[in-house]
Amino acid sequence: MQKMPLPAVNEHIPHLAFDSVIFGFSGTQLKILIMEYHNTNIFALPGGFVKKEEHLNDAVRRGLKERTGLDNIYLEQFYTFGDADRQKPEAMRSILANNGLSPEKYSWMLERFISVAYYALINYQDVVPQPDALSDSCQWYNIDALPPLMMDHQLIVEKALETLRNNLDRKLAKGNMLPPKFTMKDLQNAYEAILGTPLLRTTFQRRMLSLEILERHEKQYSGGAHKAPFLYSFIKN
Amino acid sequence: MQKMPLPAVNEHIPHLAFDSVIFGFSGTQLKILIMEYHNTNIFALPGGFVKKEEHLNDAVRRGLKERTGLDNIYLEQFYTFGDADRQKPEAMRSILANNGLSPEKYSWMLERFISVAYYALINYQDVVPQPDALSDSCQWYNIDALPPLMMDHQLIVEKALETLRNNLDRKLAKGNMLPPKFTMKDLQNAYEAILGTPLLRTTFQRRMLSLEILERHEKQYSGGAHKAPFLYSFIKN
DNA sequence: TCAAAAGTGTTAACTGTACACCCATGT
DNA sequence: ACATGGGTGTACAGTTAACACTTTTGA
Repeated sequence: MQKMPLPAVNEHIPHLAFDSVIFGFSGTQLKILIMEYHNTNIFALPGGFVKKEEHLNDAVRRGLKERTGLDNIYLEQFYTFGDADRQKPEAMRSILANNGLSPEKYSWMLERFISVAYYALINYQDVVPQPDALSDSCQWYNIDALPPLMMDHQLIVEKALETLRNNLDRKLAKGNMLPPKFTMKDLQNAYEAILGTPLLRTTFQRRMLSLEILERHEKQYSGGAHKAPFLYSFIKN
Repeated sequence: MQKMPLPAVNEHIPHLAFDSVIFGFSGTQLKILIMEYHNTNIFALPGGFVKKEEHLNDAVRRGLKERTGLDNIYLEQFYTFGDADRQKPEAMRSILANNGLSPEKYSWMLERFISVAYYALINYQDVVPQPDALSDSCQWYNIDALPPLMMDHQLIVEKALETLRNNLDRKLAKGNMLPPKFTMKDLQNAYEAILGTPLLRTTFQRRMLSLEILERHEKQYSGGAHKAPFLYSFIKN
């Protein structure tokens, strides 16, 4: 697997970064992708920088592709974090040191950054996380069992989750968190994992159908000793 | 009235700006503050730049204070506009030329900017708009009769309005768009101006009271030949 | 025929809408 | 007393919640 080269100085807009909260769903658990830097025990959201003449949204799409191999993802910007003291220069210095990179040459990475945050909804099954040049792991973590994250990344995750919970109906339909066809039970599991509360099965079913965003397909015979559930897909428009 | 000096080079983070959509309410009309640059017929949202070590939110508060004289305003970030082609370098060049400023010295203002957009809700009555060094007017315009705006500022206004319309109940209560005490009619006028639709008086009243965000005060005797309305204020928490 | 899980019917509670009605006020 | 605008009562419709019931499936 090819590792991404570290970007050169001056290629990017200084002091501007993006971070992405990439949500996946394992069947019962809501998860996000977290990177660990080489030999540092420092965990962070996958992020990146914006090239001088690159559209911001394109930069994020590019970054996401580099880390997950996935293209054509539902991405939504939700907040820009701009506190002057969100940086932890010591942490970044140790990341550079542990990667044999001189702090002089990469001093721009130690400076203050304003970060535009995005969230993505992707299918957990499809992703083979690819660590980049700086990191030695890029892994799924349960949303309620995250490692300690660097800087204000914990806050970013919380705000992403809060945003996701609002108008979940529209958002889940646009993303790719579920496979193309899924049962009503799958959908309910996703809702429950995201909202963090149990829902009534019958009420849930009727509410989903009343939204008129689901298309009903053939039944799925699971081999289980019970009525086979219908498969559904989102009506894309 | 003191005009603001033009900021020096290198004081600010390059390629990063903010724009603010400042909403005011005149009694029946929703308005926003628009600046016109000297001798250019170019209209823009009031905006500014972020200093190297300044918190983003502070930068916006500072910019707003410079232009409206108002402090302690309800400000909310709603989107970051990052298309690479949102700039119109020709327009900025002509602004500089018409102000006797050399494009060489201020070339950083011609470059690509990513802009973090905020909206504010303020009391129209309280504001004496103060044009800054670059502009010769800073005026209220009805939301449905804006002059043609530079760059993507029209889009920014539309997105601000869309954001404001969502969860208006919470937002109006936090802002200062209405005076400290107001009648139910005032409140309804504000809602109608923002949402752009007429509302039923009786239904509106009951809905507002059920939100439990209003405190009822003494009645207001207007001199009109009719029952005096109660005054209300928002319960701040 | 039984247990498990899916799907549907039914009713009661709640919420929102529309409109009627009553109340206070200055002329 | 009456016209004007503010406040409340009420009835109806639409939506949601809770639970009972039926259906399908494999053992």
